[in-house]
Amino acid sequence: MPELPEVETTRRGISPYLEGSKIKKIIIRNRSLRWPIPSELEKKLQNQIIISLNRRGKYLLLETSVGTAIIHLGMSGSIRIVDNDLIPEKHDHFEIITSKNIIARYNDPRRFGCFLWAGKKPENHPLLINLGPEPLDSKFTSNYLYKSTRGKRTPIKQHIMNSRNVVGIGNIYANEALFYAGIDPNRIAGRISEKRISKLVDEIIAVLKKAIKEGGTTLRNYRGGNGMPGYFKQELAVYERENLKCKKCDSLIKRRVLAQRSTYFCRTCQK
DNA sequence: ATGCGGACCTGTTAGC
DNA sequence: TGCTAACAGGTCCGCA
Repeated sequence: MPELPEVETTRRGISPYLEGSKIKKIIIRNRSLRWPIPSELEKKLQNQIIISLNRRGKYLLLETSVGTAIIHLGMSGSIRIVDNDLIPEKHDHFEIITSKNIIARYNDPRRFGCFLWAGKKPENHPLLINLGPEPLDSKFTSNYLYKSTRGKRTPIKQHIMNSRNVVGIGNIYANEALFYAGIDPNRIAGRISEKRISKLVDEIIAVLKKAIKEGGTTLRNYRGGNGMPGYFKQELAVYERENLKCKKCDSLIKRRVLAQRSTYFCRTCQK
């Protein structure tokens, strides 16, 4: 479900309800996410004021004065603000209830997500410490990405999907950005010119910004924090468009598996 | 040091 | 209509 734009949409949707609020209670119905939810987590967070809800890559950071909890939506997770009388469903694994009885409910059918404690220095948590720059941060420049590719023999698509190089770019937007940059996803990262890498950086930033503006991409059942679907799907140029016409040149979009992920591209437009 | 395949799960859809 | 297989937005980990 979520890549950076979807996580950011979720964050923006729920943070007005959470920031500055006091956590009255946390209810955990199923601890077995990707890693078990720590047994003390709800106790640690109880009665704490939520200072902020931030994002690092695809991780949501729930900051309180005693420390920060990490939430990840995995492949199929979502968080929604729900009405008090809405009965929890099968995959509603935990929820945060504020002193004003606002309920932020976490749902994740595949349970690839997580809810963990990161203490007072979340940036040092093992899940966060090796993360590369944020793509929408000024540190993510063409010079940076160019240098990161030198000597690398991996395909460029894998390179930009590797969170050590840059965070938040998942399968949808990797495909999309490479299409707009005119780069074959399979091209060896270390053999792409600085000029083309620069174009890629511009397109990554553009596609992420646009997707955030549209409220994320809704495939299957994704919903943002306010329960609304995203509207970016209709903009997708290549993702899930196998055998459909390329939007630039009319040849047919190809699908190929690269590093176990579906990869969509136009043979004519991407070299 | 880097790169890969496997693993963790459930749900939906395409194909027979 | 029903069964089976393939596939799905992520990413850590162990092994080569």
